[in-house]
Amino acid sequence: MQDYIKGLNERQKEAVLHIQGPIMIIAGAGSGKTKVLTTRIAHLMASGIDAFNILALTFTNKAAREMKERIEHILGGNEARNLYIGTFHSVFARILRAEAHRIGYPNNFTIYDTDDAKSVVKAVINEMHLDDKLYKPSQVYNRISSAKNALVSPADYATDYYVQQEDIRANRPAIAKIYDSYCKRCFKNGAMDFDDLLLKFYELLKTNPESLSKYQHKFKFILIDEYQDTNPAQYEVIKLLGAMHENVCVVGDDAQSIYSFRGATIQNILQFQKDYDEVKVVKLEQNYRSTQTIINAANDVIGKNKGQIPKVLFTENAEGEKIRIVKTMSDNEEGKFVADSIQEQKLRNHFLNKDFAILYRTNAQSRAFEEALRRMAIPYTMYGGVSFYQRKEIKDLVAYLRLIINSRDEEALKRIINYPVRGIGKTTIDKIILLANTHNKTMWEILVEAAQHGFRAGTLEVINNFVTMIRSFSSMLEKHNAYEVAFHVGKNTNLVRELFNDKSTEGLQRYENIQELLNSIKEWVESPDNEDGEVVDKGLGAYLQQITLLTDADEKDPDADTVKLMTIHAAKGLEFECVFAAGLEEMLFPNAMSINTREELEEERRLFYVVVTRAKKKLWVTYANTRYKFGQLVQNEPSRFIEELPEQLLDRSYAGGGTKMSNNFGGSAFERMNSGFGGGWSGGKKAAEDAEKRYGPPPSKKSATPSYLPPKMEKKVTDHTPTENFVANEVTELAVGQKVEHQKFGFGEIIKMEGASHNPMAIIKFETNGEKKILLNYARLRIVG
DNA sequence: TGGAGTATACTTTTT
DNA sequence: GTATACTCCA
Repeated sequence: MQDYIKGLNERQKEAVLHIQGPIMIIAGAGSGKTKVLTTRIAHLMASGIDAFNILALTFTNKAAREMKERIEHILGGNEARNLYIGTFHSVFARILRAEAHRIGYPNNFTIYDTDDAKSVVKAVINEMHLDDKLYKPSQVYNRISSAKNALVSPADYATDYYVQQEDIRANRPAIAKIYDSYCKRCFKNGAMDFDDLLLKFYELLKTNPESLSKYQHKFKFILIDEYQDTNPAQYEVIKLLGAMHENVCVVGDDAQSIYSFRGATIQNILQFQKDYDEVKVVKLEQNYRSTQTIINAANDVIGKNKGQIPKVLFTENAEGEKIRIVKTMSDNEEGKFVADSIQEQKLRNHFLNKDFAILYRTNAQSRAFEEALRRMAIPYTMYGGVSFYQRKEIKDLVAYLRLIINSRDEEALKRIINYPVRGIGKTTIDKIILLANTHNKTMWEILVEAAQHGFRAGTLEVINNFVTMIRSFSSMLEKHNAYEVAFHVGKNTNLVRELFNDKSTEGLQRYENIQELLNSIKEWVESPDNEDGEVVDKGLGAYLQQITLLTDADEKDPDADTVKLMTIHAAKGLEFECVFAAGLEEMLFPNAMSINTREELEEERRLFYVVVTRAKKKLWVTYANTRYKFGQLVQNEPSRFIEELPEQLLDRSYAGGGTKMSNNFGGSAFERMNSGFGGGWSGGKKAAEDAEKRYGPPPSKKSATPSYLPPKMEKKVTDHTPTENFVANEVTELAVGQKVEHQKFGFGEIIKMEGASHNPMAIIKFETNGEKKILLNYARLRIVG
């Protein structure tokens, strides 16, 4: 028997060794799902199946990368590079680049990211003269996206009684029309949004028997990761692709289905067994990740859900520590408690920063943790921010590149037609759009034939110059690689110089980002990897396609020794020694938006199940008594999910039994926790000093980015510890010229007061943080002296 | 045309 | 509270 089989348990072996015919693997959390998938692929190859005939689809680039690496590790050599492993979106996009012409799209189609897509929706709404208060672009876009994911065409959408009733009730009956126009507009622009990558691929297979047959023959073995997260579009594609050989292997866990709001449906798991005559079903129920305590708690939690495939997770791991339930007085206290606990665990149990994760329901919760971690000089990485490629200056340069690849790309054109400023103002642009719409041409075509459209002489000249410039860039494409073109564009548009001349901190950062972009294009061009063994496309088009499909998580090093902060959604598939599940409060988690139906609540519960099962050794569940939500202080009840945990597995000694104990909580949570440890450790302040010795001083605006800060932290605030007994003065007492103290920004002087009386503001020049505009209704200021 | 001043939004969102 | 988007005026 091959070596790679030896490390598997019986169920896992079954899953790996079953080669022919459909198989569904129900893989509980931490049951070695990735191991099974990768070993299975290795086994297929060892059994003589050509790597070119294997397709493996994941949801994230990260998962795809990890899978590839692990297979390479098992097999050695470089056979694995011929495998088709990637995300649904990237694999389909790659195929569509070869086949798009068959469904009327240009092969060099642009991929619109969510921002581009919303911008198109907005343009459509404006052109239809609809009220954009009622038709909010992002809401309309979400609706369109849901329709696409459910394979509901504009025509279906318009005629579906139930859907129409919904829109009419929401007073937005025109969405069907917007949807239709949106699709037509994207088509005209030669662009596909993320959903289109799935949808158009489906269309291709559905309407082109040759294409279908080609890819059915190519992909003789298909494997799908995270099957519970697939939507109807993905489901249909898999069904079509797999119809010929029926060698489809899906791996999923219904208990971890947390993306129904993106169109995912557990139905796909249930349906799978009906789609084929004989489906082998394997359940992986042994957990190798967590302690018994954590597994028992997780089982109890998920047991409260009605709809699920029966299974019980078990583990042979040690019993482990009890789950700590921690109540804090406020969101900031919660942050402080977590940061203190991390510091303490590191010192007592020799954990590394990267052993910790702070997981929360919403991104807005990250602030308190960031502040607390920074104060303690604990390095961290926050996920869920904007991708590098979403930054304004990056998108600007990329827009030029997009336009020269695909002149129909209107979003790109609009973005840069007057940036850097060249005298094509709003009036002119509106006129171009109008002309384009009335003549049914693209904006670019109007520009090219501008002479016929009666522009003023001066305007005509700048338009012609613009057209000439873009054309000169396009002509470079044949003989130059992506880097050479991008460099040339940056230089000749004056875009780089513009940023270079901006000497503000932000301007400097932007300039550096552009340099980084150019470097990364260069790297990409020079990298030798030849995925799929096909001819490597180092052209600009391939590059653009690739970067649109990257997220901020792809830019971060998961192995960096930093504490990880992310939403629970983002944490699915990951594991950590120590996990802080934060903000376990009613209305936050479960979220207020998701408690109206049983289905919604069950999804929230699955989310809780996911966060619990991320922990290997230690789990904290924290909640705050009060929390700022949208600038308002609100009281919170502890989450119902806490009560659903079996009491005997909990340690509530950190929680305080209510207000009585919390009155004694004078110091930081850290001091409270450590009062019983018998000396040696005297409190949070000392911890901070200690950390300072180890990591250097806390970040300040003047210093260069300290190495422990994540690279993307642009906003640096010098931390200020408020004076003891800080008492804020009344807003009415404040006046220009006064010296004041702000709890976060420190000491400063009021230079100016402004704003309406109901919303007064003060411009304050701070000693360490520069000038800031402070909203007095929210900020608390103490008059000094 | 661009900057300041005002309005608005904020659940998750793998791509 | 904060980040971003829009509007309006100079």
